[in-house]
Amino acid sequence: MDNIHNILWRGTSFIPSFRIKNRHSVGFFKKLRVLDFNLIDKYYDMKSGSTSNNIVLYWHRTDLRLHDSPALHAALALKPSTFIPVWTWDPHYVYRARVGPNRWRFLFECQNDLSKSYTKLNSKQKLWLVREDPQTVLPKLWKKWGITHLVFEKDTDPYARERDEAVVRLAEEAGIEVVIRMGRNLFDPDDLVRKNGGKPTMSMTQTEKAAEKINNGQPDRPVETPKSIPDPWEKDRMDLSDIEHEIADPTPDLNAAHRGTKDKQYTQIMGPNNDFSVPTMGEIGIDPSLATTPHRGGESVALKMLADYTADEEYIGTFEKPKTSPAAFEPQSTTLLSPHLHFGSLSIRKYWWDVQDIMTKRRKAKKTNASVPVNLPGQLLFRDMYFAAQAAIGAPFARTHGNKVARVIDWHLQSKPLQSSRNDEDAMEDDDGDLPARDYEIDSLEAEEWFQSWKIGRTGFPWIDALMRQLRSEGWIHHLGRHSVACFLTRGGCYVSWERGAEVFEELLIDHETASNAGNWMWLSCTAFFAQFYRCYSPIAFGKKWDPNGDFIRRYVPELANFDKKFIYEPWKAPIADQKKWGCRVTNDDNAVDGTTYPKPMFDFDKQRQICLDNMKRAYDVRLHGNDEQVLDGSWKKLFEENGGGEEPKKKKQKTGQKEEEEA
DNA sequence: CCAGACGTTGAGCGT
DNA sequence: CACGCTCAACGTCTG
Repeated sequence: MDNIHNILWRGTSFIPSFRIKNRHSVGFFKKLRVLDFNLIDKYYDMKSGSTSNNIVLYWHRTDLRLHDSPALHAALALKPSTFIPVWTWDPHYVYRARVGPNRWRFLFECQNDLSKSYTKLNSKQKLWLVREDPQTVLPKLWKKWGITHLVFEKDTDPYARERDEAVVRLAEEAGIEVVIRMGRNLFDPDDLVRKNGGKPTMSMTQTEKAAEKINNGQPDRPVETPKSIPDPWEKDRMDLSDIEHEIADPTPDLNAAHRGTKDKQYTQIMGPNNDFSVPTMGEIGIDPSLATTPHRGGESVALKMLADYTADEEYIGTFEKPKTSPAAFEPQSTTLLSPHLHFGSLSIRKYWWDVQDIMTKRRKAKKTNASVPVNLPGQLLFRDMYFAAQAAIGAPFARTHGNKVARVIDWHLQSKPLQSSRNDEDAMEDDDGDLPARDYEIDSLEAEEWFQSWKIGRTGFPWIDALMRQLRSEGWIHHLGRHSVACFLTRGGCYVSWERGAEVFEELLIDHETASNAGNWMWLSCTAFFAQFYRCYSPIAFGKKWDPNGDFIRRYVPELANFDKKFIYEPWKAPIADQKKWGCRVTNDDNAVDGTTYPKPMFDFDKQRQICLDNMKRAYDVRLHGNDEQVLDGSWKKLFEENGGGEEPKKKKQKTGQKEEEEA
């Protein structure tokens, strides 16, 4: 990882050397704390004067905003004579990431909002969206537009690292200066890893300690929002008609199932109107009416939401995640800002500091505040923990195979092993984490049926089905709801691989983030981070605790809307006469989904829970991890058979001894 | 080295 | 309604 990090920074050689050293060791900048990068940019700006001939290409990716963007700030500090903010419509995201209609629309809203904000500051400006693979199109743009500097926000996702490393190399070859700034997290994930002894951050204790070593646990203060934006080139030079356009290869298309009409997104490099516009749902071949989420994208939406929340200081100061209800809707009990953090339409540092300033004020006024990690800043730090864990592990973080922190459990519906040719170390390093679409082993038809029913919200457990239907229609469910359905699919119900669930979340969540998604699925399935598998969410009792009347179920499983609260979490227990009276029969005989029937529970939960518990106990006794040799060579299943037959499990101490021998 | 506390958010019972 | 105990028992951190 360090290697990649160095390559990323090597392209910044034009920057005075103090910029890439530890900021605390640097001359007169030593005493500066939170605003240092801001001031360094200003200092550099003064030295370079305002007569620069810098032609700057600003590459938007994880930062669909103008406020608090350290990278954008650095770009503008170059005093560009010409400034072009672009988005490259990357086929990797378009075809090789799972993205459902709701997230597509959220992205378009973020892009359009940003584009409008640019135009507001300079009528000649907008977000210039170019429809081609960044690795092929950027060199063409540098040439066509005479670019001298490429600036972008650092991205530590495995695919992004690989892509950015390639782009930086191309830039070096072309003599383009590259400036990279961290702005996606509270702390640079690579810094957190270094401060954690080079190891993945596996607990909040570790993460807090590592953060403490960076800046006493305080992220940088937000940088200022630009008040003006330089011009792009005149219209005729911006025009890319004379550029050879490579049309993206749409196979495999993981999102093909959503496309009802012809996919026209790559036909022209500047889009169908030759105006660099943001794609429409129609252009990507997806019916706009499939995007049913009420949650809206865009920086202006995000800033308004944050301002509204921070106006309620009592809410901010007393926020405790475990006390917020997963059954609340209209309004939900949490802030819904996570999708904005994902797309960068909200800066996480602005969020952190706006909240922290309120908490400091309350502390002085001797008002009670909740504390880390259940409070809001703690929640944001949680996100950094997952990013840093992913940064240390790379692509295998999103799966079990090759993932040293992932415990190996004999789930149903396991991913098929990666192609043997990709099992060597080089292939692992090239691996971008979510490619190719991995098929899975259907070892149990029953488990496959359970998985499919879970996916569409027809398990027969109303609490689970309500959550899964909310996820599908709105692209968001409360964190504890995610816990509930994830536990149910994996260790507390179906015993299906967490990777299957993570793929469904990847497609449906508008706030999907690989690090958080994989991290949370590993947490809930007791694969990593968390191990108390005997603490199990009940699909009946857990929802009831928050919502005894079942209003949440009535909203998202409307066929049960008239059921008495006595039966709404267990409708199969209602007498037939009542079922008829309430207009919905609980039966598997009739497949109609017209609202007059609701399925019976797909298994006896208590029985299934016990099976899961026994299996988890055995799997923990096997003590295998995703990077163990038996996992990489596929022989791991034998160990489960040996231990499954009532044989004495390996003793912990024995295993420790073995490890020491191996290392010696 | 070991014992005991702790860990973002369980369920079910009791006071 | 808030808290505390037990259920059976994980890995990690601390003193």
